[in-house]
Amino acid sequence: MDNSESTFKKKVLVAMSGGVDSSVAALMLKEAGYSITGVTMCLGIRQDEDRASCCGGDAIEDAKRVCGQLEVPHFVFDFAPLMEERVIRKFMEEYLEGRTPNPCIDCNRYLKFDALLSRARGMGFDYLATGHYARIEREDHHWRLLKPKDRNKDQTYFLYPIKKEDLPHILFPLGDMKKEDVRARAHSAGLHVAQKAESQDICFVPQGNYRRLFEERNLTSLPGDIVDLSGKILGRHTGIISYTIGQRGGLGISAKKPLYVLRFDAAKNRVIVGGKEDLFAAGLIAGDLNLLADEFPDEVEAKIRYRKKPAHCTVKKEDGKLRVTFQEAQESITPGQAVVFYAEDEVLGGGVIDESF
RNA sequence: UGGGGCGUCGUCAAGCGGUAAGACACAGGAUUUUGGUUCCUGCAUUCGGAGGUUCGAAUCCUCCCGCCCCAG
Repeated sequence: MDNSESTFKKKVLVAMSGGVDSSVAALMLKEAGYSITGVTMCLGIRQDEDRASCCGGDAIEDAKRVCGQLEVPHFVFDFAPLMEERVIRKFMEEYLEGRTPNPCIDCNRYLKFDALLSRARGMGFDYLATGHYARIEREDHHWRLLKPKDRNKDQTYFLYPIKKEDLPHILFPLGDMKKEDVRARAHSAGLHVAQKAESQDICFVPQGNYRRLFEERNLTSLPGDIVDLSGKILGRHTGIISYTIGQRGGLGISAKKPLYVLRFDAAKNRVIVGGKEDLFAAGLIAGDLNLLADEFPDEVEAKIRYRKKPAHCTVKKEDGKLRVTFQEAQESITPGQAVVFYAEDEVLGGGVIDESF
């Protein structure tokens, strides 16, 4: 991190979830001499015990306590209506259309790096900081979003929706740290969140069962047939929302080889299944783009899901969309999920997968 | 009711006298700031039922029950 005096007294709003990462992010900035203020977004989510949450109720208490230890102010912003509108509702609409949403990306896109960021700017803060593992670097007048030092925790896949013009106003203090360093740092600073578990599962879904959300809102997904590629009926599904492409479990069909969800036939309310070999596709079309780089090299790398090695591909622009062709066929390309482009460490941008081909 | 065949885990299926493989499904766990994938573990004291032969049977014999096929 830049430790020069130019950072002195710069005002930073730190988005704090109550977890180790954002707590240490705040700690690092404080020690670097920034004037920091913590903020936790209240997302209107019920808190279940034993659930590590990125945004729930006692998350606020944990964040407040850390801010107390750091002797910095802490605010809570009510983002519940926005969360409901832009993340949760979209999440359900996507599933009902046979797509697989990525709510964590939408949370970054609409809440953290849009609403929260502009609010921070409006309040006179120079920067918004989060505990994400990613780096932002300046090169002349060009700002780049980069993979973090800890490749194992690389979260850039979730960050591609950040607008290019916002990069100069965002700080990722953990970009050069390893996860174990972060925990050690939290421990030595006496932060009570040092041993807190990694967040997992969708924060607004109780007990990992997102189907309950649909029930609570009286949204139904009708049962239908499960068929193979030839159209032969193999079984019944409980509603299209319970499946995603590449899914193996939950089909309840006994066959010679394991069966995977290949795609959906929305018109017939069918789930089409086949062998693992049928899961591979040569490319995809992506829309809803956010490009961070002005130019794409001829050949780039793309990630079609979190925690997967980027794959070599070529990208062509086609009326507002990108046509991505992979060097090697990719498994389980899933509409609704993000595709994020890289050139070495740099995030070039990304989009939402419309279809595979 | 003349002849033939078959009944082993939820499903498919090895075993053919020596003390129940495997696959799929399912369950639990690990991994993970989405979903899924993947990995690990578990999963028939029992072989349609009842007797009998044998040191010992799912495997041999008898009867019964239930399916399937070919003849009428």
